[in-house]
Amino acid sequence: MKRNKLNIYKIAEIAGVSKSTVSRVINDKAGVGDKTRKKVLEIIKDLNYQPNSFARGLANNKTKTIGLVVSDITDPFFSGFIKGVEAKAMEDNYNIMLANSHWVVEEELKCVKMFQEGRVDGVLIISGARDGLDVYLNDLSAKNTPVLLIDRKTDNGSIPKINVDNFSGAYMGVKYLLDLGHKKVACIKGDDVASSGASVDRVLGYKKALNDFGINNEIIVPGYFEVEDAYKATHNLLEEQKDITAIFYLSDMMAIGGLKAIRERGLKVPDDISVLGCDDIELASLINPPLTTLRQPRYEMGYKGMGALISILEETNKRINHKDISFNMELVIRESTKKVNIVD
Amino acid sequence: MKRNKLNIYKIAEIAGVSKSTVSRVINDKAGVGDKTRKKVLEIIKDLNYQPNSFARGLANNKTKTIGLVVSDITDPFFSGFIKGVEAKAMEDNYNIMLANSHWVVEEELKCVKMFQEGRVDGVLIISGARDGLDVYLNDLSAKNTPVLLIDRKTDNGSIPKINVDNFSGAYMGVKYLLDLGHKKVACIKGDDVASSGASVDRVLGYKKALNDFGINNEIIVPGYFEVEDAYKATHNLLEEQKDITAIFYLSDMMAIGGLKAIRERGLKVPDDISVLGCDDIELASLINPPLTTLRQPRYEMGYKGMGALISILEETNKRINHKDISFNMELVIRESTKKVNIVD
DNA sequence: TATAAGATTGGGAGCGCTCCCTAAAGTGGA
DNA sequence: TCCACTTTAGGGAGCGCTCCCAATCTTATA
Repeated sequence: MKRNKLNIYKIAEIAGVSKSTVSRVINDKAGVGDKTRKKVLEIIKDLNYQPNSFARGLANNKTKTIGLVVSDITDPFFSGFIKGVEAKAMEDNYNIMLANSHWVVEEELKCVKMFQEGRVDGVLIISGARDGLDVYLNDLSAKNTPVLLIDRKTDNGSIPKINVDNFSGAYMGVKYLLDLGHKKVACIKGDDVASSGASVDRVLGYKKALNDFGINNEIIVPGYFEVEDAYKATHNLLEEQKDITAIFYLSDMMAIGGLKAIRERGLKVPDDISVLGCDDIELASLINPPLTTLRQPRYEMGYKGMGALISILEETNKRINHKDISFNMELVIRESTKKVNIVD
Repeated sequence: MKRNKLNIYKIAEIAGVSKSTVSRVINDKAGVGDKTRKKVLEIIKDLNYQPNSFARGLANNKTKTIGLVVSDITDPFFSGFIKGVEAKAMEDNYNIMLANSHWVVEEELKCVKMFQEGRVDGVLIISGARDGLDVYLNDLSAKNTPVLLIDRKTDNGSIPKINVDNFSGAYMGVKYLLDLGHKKVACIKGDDVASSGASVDRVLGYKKALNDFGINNEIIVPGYFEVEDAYKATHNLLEEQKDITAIFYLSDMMAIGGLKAIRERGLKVPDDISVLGCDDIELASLINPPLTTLRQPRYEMGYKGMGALISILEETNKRINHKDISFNMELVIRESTKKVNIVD
């Protein structure tokens, strides 16, 4: 029956059983005799039959795919997360639907809408909008599309989150700089309204470290997490304050921009000035000089995040409370930092 | 009728019309009165109704999603393509299903299988396997899942492809080096079995340029498109042949590895040695020194590729022959190359 | 005013699958 | 051998949508 297409009926017909039996076999359910199961399995394999996921999705309202929203896929900072997410997805046979939000909330919303129409089981959002107001997240999670946030904050406590301890990380990094003898340490911060809150927390860590060392000379300049802005900020900063001996960039990409400016001013890293980055993107170790930085375990965070989302999706009792997970940063010492020169 | 879920029946009920009419409105089809259409549209908007894409997919066998297979999402080389693909997809309301093949054919196949089960309308493959044998592509395209290849070759002439003219690009780059007066130019090639054929074609361009300049001293060493391999290769090369004045790396990432080795040997770029990269990844302009390289218009290629795939998917007569598209490389001159020192 | 042509609308069937309920077949103990 | 119970299998309904065809309502034309 049913034309000549390869569907469950066709398999059933060939195997001489009913579609129900085939369905049971496909879904590995009990209630099928061994011989029958084996025969059906064989036919499925021979014909290279793939059940139609739309019909499946329609029938049981599950899709085995999750939506992944990322601010900028081109940014090496993100790809680390994605790789982790992707690995876990592959492992558990989930598909990933990808969308780019270009850092703006409206686009984020658009992506999410698209996903809902595309019926994903859940949504994973990594970092995200620069410009606040993500109230739509509440709607989303209320509408029982499970959401999980990586590297992002919200007020909504019921949305599970995976974050890194930015405060402690920054503290550790700046303390390291101060231990090296630096007295005048500048901080090129990111974007205070960024939804991850990373910039704010790291700045806090920076301040705490200075404070603990009895230094009250805070030099904080915005770099907006952009190479270009950090480049300019560095030029300005060094123009105005010649005695800075170390700069803490709140992202490696910004540090790369800063390095360029420092170079252009005829200064040497780390001899004249020490540079500390943040994130440990692949490139950090490849540039000249290799960057000392605070590693953020992005692959692990992505992997764990996807795992957590899957477990939420697959558990029957969705009411279980998922604890947020926090990772620690790790100081990776390379060649862009050294003991301060004993001058005066 | 039909429980309380928000579906086409519900909308129809509220609007006091039939589901058929609602369907027509949703799909923007003719045959609906203006008042009716307006009323339905309003209700849809008020209730924030999203048609279920599975039901749609089931009913008309279209999904508005494409599968994207990429070798390594973490590699900055790929993200440029992806961004272009993504932009075009968003524009035309297509979803992207992402998968990582980690350079191996088996994983590629696995991704594609997953996609088929996930019922994508078509598949876009960017570059891909290092290890030949992609006969499965024939099956795929025979099974009328349209496939489009970016930066990749196959024997199957019926699969549309988007490529860059690697031969001419490399020729142009090496000619530029030779015009600068370099006589001993080495080439760190990629991977000859890579499915893109990029390495092979670029090497050909390199050879042709040398030949045209009457130089028969070809120095070709494999770097396998890996930072680490290129790093080692460069060390070996410079150890053995001290008089090399320029090196052409067949990828920017390899050039970055090479730069590190050159630095470690106490050589200066571009004073002692000129370095030419290939691809023009974002980082090329940010490193020290900014890299002279051959730009590959990845964003455009991705965008065009997605566009071509969509047009294949949406045209009724799938038999139309799609011509392959070829892009040109562009020489981007920065600071890693200069005129050869007049020594002897 | 009648009537054909056209614009609207409604309803049924079907897309391929899962779930539920019932029927048939098999199993074992008295 | 019979009955109660378990295992295995089949069929119908439904998931939410689109497509096709027939029914109804308009409108224009003679």
